[in-house]
Amino acid sequence: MVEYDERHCMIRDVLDRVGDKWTLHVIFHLADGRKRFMELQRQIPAISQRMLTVTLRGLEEDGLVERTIYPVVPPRVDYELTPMGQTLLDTVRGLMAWTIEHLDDIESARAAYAARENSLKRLAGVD
Amino acid sequence: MVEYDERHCMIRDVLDRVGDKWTLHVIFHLADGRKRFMELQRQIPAISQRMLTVTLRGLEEDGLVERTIYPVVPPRVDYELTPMGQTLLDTVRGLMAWTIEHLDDIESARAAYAARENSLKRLAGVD
DNA sequence: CTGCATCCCTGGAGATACTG
DNA sequence: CAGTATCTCCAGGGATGCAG
Repeated sequence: MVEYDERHCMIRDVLDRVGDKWTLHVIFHLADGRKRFMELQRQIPAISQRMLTVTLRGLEEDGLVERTIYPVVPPRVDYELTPMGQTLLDTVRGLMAWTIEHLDDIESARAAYAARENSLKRLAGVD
Repeated sequence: MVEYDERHCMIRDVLDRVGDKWTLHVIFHLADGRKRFMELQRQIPAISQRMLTVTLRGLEEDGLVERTIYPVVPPRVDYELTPMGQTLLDTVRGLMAWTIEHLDDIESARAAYAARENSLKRLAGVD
């Protein structure tokens, strides 16, 4: 059994990897198989070349993605999920399912919160 | 069924909530029941007063945490997970399980990566 | 005790230009 | 095509002080 606070450090470790801006995008786009750099960039239009590189390096470093370099010209590099990357994908799908299921609830909670805030502000303003 | 790119936006939405520095700490510490502000701050030593407030507000706004104010002096405020917050906790436990299960793999992958990097650097240096 | 406002600083990330 | 280097900008978050 692992200690309480230690567990939190660990989950932060993974969140630092998975919770950044682009990692999940890349992982989801690698879900349907090996792709090369340009393909990924085309399929994630908002990502910059730099951030795609950085993100892929991070995933490679953690053993979640494997990088294959073909010694050809022009250069060609393929990326694909490792088995461990696959298991992460499966796990994250749980989070995705939760998201889809509760998106409306969250939205209405936010609306309700904003409404409450506004009525409080109005009271203060009249005062 | 939801569209592909739309799904990614949604999961980013939740990750923006869940993936920040403190949210999961707070959620996990609220797992064992309703607590007041000071209790949480004591149990998460590294968090600042400001960030605890900010984090709790965010969770409240999304309907994941409920805030109860007692009109007493000195002030007393309790926080507890809503039912939706509970379901999120359950889901995140999956991610935590994955983390625990693969922590060693990740660590050795990082070590292997660093080793490869170093040998490359050495080659370049000798060159 | 709880919470807000202010200042400040660092790291994440975009834009751009250059290399093999 | 794939990757690196540099500059820059801004939001996240820490420290501190004040208020109800």
